Amino acid sequence: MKLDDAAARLEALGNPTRLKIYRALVRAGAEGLPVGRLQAKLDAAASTLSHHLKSLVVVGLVTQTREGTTLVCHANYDIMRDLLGYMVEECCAEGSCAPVVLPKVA
Amino acid sequence: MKLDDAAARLEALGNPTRLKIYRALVRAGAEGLPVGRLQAKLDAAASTLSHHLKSLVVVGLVTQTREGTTLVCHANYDIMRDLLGYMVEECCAEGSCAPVVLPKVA
DNA sequence: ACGGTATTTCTAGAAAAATAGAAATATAGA
DNA sequence: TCTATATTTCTATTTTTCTAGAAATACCGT
Repeated sequence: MKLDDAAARLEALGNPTRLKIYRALVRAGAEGLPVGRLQAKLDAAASTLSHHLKSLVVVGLVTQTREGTTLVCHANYDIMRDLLGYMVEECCAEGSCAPVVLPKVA
Repeated sequence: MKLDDAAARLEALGNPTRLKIYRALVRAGAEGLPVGRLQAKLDAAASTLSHHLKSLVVVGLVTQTREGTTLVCHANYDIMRDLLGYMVEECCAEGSCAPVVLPKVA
């Protein structure tokens, strides 16, 4: 991942509303969440939410699949993994950020 | 770490100039880098750089120590580790982002 | 084709960020 | 104290982001 891409993705996540969106999508798991559900959950205007979602989609962190009249959103783990990988590689001294190695929760 | 803090830190890193600053500080290691060196390296106006540095200092990602007339900047690994930890915990499905476990470079 | 639900795009205003020149501050040394 | 160097703060301008209402579009069922 190039620095500019990483910065764009970090910026996309660097807004409370968008970070909440992303977190909600991760928690929703593989089935994802319809835009409408997100809207209810976050209590934002539809147009505002759509705007934020677009930011996340543009940088690849979120994907959308249409199911009839509803748009279902999914967290894109591949991009997130690459982003975290970038941060660990480029922005950590060896060992200093290693504790990230703790995702062995399950 | 609270969501708002994580978002603020991600936003701080979510700008190409600031991400370059942070990366340069990581690469500089324990001795850090004076503001002037950063300025030369990034080729930005002094006031602009100072402004960006402040953003990073405010969210705790960078610390500064004065050495005579020069201000030396350091990456704060603790905050970065916590931030990465937050992202792995809150924004990853178990396993999906695990490959972050690769920092065993050295 | 029509009606309804879901979502986006358009539009616009307010707030915040980025940029950088000029002036101010801090520190060290003569 | 005066000078020089390093850096920040002040100020202003331009650009971008955030917000959300209103209108438009997409899709489905009848």
